[in-house]
Amino acid sequence: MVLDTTMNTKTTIKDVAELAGVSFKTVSRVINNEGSVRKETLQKVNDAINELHYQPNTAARNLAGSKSYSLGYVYDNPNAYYVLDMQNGILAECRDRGYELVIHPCSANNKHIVEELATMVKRSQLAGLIISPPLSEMPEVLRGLDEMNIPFIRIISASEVSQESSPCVYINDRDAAFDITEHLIEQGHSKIAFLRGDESHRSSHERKIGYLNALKKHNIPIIEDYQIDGSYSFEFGVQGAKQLLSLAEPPTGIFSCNDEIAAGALFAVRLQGLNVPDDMAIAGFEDSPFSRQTWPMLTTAAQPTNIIARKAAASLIQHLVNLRSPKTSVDSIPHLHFRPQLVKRESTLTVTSEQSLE
Amino acid sequence: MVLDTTMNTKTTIKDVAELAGVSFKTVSRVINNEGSVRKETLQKVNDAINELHYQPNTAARNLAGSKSYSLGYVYDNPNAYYVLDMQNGILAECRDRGYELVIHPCSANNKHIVEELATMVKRSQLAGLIISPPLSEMPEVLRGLDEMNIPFIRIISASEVSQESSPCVYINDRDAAFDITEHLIEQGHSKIAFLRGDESHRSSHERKIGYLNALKKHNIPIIEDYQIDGSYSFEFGVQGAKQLLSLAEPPTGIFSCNDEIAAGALFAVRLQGLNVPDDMAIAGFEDSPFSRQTWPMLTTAAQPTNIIARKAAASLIQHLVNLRSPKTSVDSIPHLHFRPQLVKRESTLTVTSEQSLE
DNA sequence: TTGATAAATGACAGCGTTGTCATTTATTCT
DNA sequence: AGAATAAATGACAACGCTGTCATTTATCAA
Repeated sequence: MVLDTTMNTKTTIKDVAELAGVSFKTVSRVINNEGSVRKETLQKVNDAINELHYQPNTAARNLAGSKSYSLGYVYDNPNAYYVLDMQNGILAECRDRGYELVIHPCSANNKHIVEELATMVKRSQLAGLIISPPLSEMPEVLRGLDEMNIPFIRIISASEVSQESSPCVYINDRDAAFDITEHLIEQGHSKIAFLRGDESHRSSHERKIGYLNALKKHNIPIIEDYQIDGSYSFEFGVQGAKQLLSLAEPPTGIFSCNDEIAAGALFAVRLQGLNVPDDMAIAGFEDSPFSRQTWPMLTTAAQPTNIIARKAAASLIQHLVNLRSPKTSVDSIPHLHFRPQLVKRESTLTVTSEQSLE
Repeated sequence: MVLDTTMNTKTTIKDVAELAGVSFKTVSRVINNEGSVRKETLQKVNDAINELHYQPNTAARNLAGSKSYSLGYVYDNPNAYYVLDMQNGILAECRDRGYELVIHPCSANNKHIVEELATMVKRSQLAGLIISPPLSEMPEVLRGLDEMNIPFIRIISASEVSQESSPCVYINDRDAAFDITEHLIEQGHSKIAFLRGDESHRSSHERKIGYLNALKKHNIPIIEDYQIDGSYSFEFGVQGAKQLLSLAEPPTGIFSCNDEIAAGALFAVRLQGLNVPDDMAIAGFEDSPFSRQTWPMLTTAAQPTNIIARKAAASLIQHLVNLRSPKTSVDSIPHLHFRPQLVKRESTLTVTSEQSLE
């Protein structure tokens, strides 16, 4: 074993103070941007910090202060890409703001989920939680956390701000689904099917409403057989598409609740020797890598998950700050909206309409 | 806002002590399994802990003790499935052992990566790191961490234990690749191509060696044109397969370095109207969801990533314990091996040989 | 210049736990 | 039973930092 290198020796706030020739409290002021430090002193302290490669100890900060610099991300893994995008977005914000992140995968089926979360919050002294669907859409979770006074922000699927008292990031799945469906209609389709994801996810509900709204707007009859409930999986896409193709009058377009379903549907359709999009147009949702790993590539709706996550984290942090300073009034609960954007690709664009591809 | 519920009030070790009628040090002994506590006392303390839903505060534990209950997971990997599997495995072990996990995605290209890691370790007072490829295979990372005396365990691709001084989990990609290639040979193929992943990943190198070894063993001529270097991506699979098909004498089997490449290759091959596996057999590696989301499904090699991750975490924790107690001799550095298992699926099984599918 | 006020800095307790060592209590041996 | 030893328990400092409050230093008006 090699002995201490400069970087390894644990340098504390006191070491910095000594080198800078000030009290360690002054160093603390600098670290926390508290002000009340002369420019000259600030300079000395920062120099010392840099020279010693000083890093404030998060554990000590959480322990000593009334604040906490740790957030938690809670999810019930619907999809690896989504979770990782969320996680990376949150982490990016955390790094910028000097926060730590504790990851907590868990099961929505767990009866004692609220208790589980409370335990985690206490163990790790979390300042607040970021919760993604479907957990974020479970009333008991919302209620439980509220009762225990644990701050949190939720990402949920909703077309408009509801009367929620807690901070939320709203994803307007409904209108985005409307856009996709309308796009299919504009491509000349009127027999459009809908493959729905897990009903435990509000998104699947919202997307269905958007689909129906578009049909209604264009006076297209709504056919029950064209609407199949399933889950957010490739397998369901395969099976759903087969079912649709076996109808007496099959649809000419399929709007799948996400890209994984769409990929499955695409597969099944092509397996039957049909051409996409000419015989059957297929659209997904999410703009996940799946949508680019099919041929033809999938028309879909892009949710900037990474950015959403980042903003959610930023918003939560802001909310936490507000909670601490009572001057800010109650109504400053942060709300954010995102509307996924239509991404047109070959899976829905017939040759004649190709010019509409930007 | 609702006022405190039982669970929310911050209960400390002292509250437990008071309720149990002992000193808080005794409670600490119970929490840490230090022994030297009478059964009767133990009972009282445990009752109190349960009654109060007490959770030891990790920050305080890290701060006060010479130990730390936080690990770090460091990765730079484009594969969401892999990363999430790793993460979940590590988290599972952490939960069992009362550890916290700090996630740290980072870029292998970053010149100052070692410094970055050191910063994180100090900030979060990490006890040790778990590092997955390709970072785990970069000598400078290894050296840097060693110099700074930061304990870590690496997951690396290697066919045998090298003279590494640091703890490792070895993934025997070479022999698994041998198995896959031999399987293709047994299916009657002799013109077998190899689509290689990123060269910055040792796995792609190892898998290639396994491929070559199998050819050699069966006295099959090695053809340069059949070996194409690329990256672990769907796109490369498509492009690589096209290139192979354009050869004067195309192969009849393709071993792709991972499932994503294989999925791309499969796509390209089928697009040409060829039949898989009859015209072209295709195998992947990893047993990722990709391998089950193609038709036909992909023959592949299954790495139990989740389990590997869990064992790696367990092993690191054990190593940390050993480091603390000097009685254990130096040679007890933990080493683990995994050999991915061949999974035969339809993408390589010709109809006549279908009986060999277990 | 002087006193009054504001800004900058420092001294010190305390956060919830572990580590060390002293003290009390139980157990064993003669 | 009494001394000797081992086991169980407690008192208290310390970890690295923040919060509070006291003290010093600079700034300004008269």
